[in-house]
Amino acid sequence: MSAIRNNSETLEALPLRRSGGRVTINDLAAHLGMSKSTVSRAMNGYTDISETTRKRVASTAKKLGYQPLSHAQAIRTGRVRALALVLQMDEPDRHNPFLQEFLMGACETASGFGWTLTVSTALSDADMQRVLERLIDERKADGFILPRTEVSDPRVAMLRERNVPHVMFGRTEHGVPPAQQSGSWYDILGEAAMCSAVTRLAGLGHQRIGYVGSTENFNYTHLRREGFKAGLSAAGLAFDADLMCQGARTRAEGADAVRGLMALSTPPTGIVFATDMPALGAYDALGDLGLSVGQDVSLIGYDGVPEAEFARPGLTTYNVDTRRAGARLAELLIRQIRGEAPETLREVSEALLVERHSDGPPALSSEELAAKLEKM
Amino acid sequence: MSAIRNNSETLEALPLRRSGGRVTINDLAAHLGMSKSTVSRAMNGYTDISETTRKRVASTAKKLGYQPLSHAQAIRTGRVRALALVLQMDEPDRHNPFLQEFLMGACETASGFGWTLTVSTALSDADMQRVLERLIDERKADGFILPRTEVSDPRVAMLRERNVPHVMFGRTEHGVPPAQQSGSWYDILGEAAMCSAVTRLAGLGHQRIGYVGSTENFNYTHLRREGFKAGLSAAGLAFDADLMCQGARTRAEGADAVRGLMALSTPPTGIVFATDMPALGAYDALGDLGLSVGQDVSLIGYDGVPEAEFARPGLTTYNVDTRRAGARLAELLIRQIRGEAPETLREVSEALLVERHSDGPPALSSEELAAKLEKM
DNA sequence: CCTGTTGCCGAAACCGGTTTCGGGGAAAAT
DNA sequence: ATTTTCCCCGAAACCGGTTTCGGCAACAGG
Repeated sequence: MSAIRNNSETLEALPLRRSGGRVTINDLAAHLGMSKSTVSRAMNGYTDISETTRKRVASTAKKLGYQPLSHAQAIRTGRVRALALVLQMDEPDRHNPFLQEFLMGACETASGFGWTLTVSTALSDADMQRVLERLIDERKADGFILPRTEVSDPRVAMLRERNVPHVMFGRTEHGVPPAQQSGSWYDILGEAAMCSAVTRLAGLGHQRIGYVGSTENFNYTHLRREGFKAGLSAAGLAFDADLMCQGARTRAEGADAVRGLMALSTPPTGIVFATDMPALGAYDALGDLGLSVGQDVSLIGYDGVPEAEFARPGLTTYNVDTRRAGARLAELLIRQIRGEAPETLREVSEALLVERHSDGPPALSSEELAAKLEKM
Repeated sequence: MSAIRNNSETLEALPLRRSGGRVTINDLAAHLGMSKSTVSRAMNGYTDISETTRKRVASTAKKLGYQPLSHAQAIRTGRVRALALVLQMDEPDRHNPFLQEFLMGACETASGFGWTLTVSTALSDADMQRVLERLIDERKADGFILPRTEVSDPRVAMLRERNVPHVMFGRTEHGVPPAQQSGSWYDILGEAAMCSAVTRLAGLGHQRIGYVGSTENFNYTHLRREGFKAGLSAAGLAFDADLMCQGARTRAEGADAVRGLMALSTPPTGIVFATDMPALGAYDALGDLGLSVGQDVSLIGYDGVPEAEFARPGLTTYNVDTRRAGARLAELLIRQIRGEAPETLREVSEALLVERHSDGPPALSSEELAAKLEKM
């Protein structure tokens, strides 16, 4: 009996019916001298397989290089071992410098689990829904990674309703306590960064600190604004609605916002930005006004875009580890697909301060700054 | 007979055995009152199906929203209707601003054909081969899009040997006449842009024009350098090896190269760059030397990175339509997978000049420039 | 010694498609 | 009228897996 086993295992000349050079489960079963159902169950952890045969199957599978085809499995199981990422392309960020790192992180961990990543793109909200539906209907993926969450996110609503696994990069439903929410997410604590930025400026001696936020639809906009306010409280500074700008995503919008702030009778000597691009726009506006970044006006950004390093002076900002985000999201999603409860799959991380030279002690008080601006 | 047909077609209460809500080929066949083999052949253009039944099948399929599952087809046909893109992540461009647009183009046309795109990442050349092998072995894609081709590209060699369809973004095997090559590609005529850049500078009055090229491994490096030389000939300017720099990909490397050029006894008054990032580095170097971009020294880049627009003065450069590249490559690949010969699937396109203010008539002659540099 | 469990595995059905093969019926040829 | 041919289509095998079901041993209990 055991002789036969050994014989069949070492026999090289078995006529492996080859399917394009691949070893199939039939080949493996024939080679082992057992039925393919046993092989299948052995590989999938069924309890009615003895430990010894399980090991034999595993080792022989490895030796022959057998790996089941995910799409052959999918026809029965309905699962294709693939994650999907659908990118929405709107104008303000047609160029996303972080995409490559994000993909890297997601792909690496996905392929570590034996999964793959399929990406798709959408042009609008409506298109996004269509693309998601199509991917679901055609079973192209077992779950979705949703970047850039909105406060009230139609993608999340649809996927939740259809009961399709998904993870979000960023929280959602701002205002609802997390305990009452139902999704899983990975997010960076932008609010903590905003708070830290304010206390940093206050520590440098700034008394009037401005804020340039993003558009209201995104969830992070609200969190970061609150983080900014929390920073004011922590620093013992008064809140002034005049110092708050909203809805700036591009360089040009950032420049406009800063021009508005500088036109105040008591302009801010330091400005915190919810994102980097508007902060880079501030360089343009301040340059036009004859003000120096880091001296007359201090700037602190958030994101860590590559341009921040090369601006002059370099922009002090909070770097986001996008690669890690992709990696964590992929793992959370796979675990969710494997059955873990979404509510238990939530993770946050902190952005990392990168000190450069766009911030420093205020050279002038707010009143002196106003006077200087008056003269020009 | 026809009454039965009509009856069965309009009958709503047929117990469609549902597979997760999807309409399967069995449902469709039952609904039509014919066998599933007929339905299958009708949908796949077999000639032994009458035109009338083909139309009935097609229209009913559309009405019921039937679409075959690609992975169910794949188990028999071996094709999954998916394209693969494997990104190599090396340091110099961890941030690729064009990736999003490229993906957009590829995804859009792929999904227009009913295909999808799976992306993967590799950390090194060796890793790249492993990733490709895995995707091939596990039948995750029917063909590959290879970005950033090298002169002697190991990916191409492997895929060609294994007879796997692939298209290249960029040509390869520099020096071998296209007629003797065997792959398919889409490429931008960077050499034409380089040539145009030189004649443009010459037209503005520049006599000594420098060149900053990229690393030798890439195929485009050689083409663009030759394009530059062709431009010199066309403008009737002499070739001077001292004015040629190589191997610059980053901002810092570009700055170094320009510092070298400016240290020449007769420095160039205009410089052409194979890529934008080194050109942006030139701003730093020239700034440090007290020279003004666009006056003392003219610069022309290539790529159209977003930073080019925001540099001061704006960088004159050649924009590449990356989205179109992705779109064309996806189509070429699908056609190749469907059987068209690779040699017939080649396309080129031209980069588009974007005139900004980094170039102009030389304020000083080369000698005067050298004198000015001497004094500092 | 007989009966119930229990552990372990093979046979067969199944998933949703594709493809081969053979045959029925109508039109064309004899 | 019979035979041949051609046009269509259905039955069944097949692709590479998973899952259900039933049964054979070995072992425990009576």
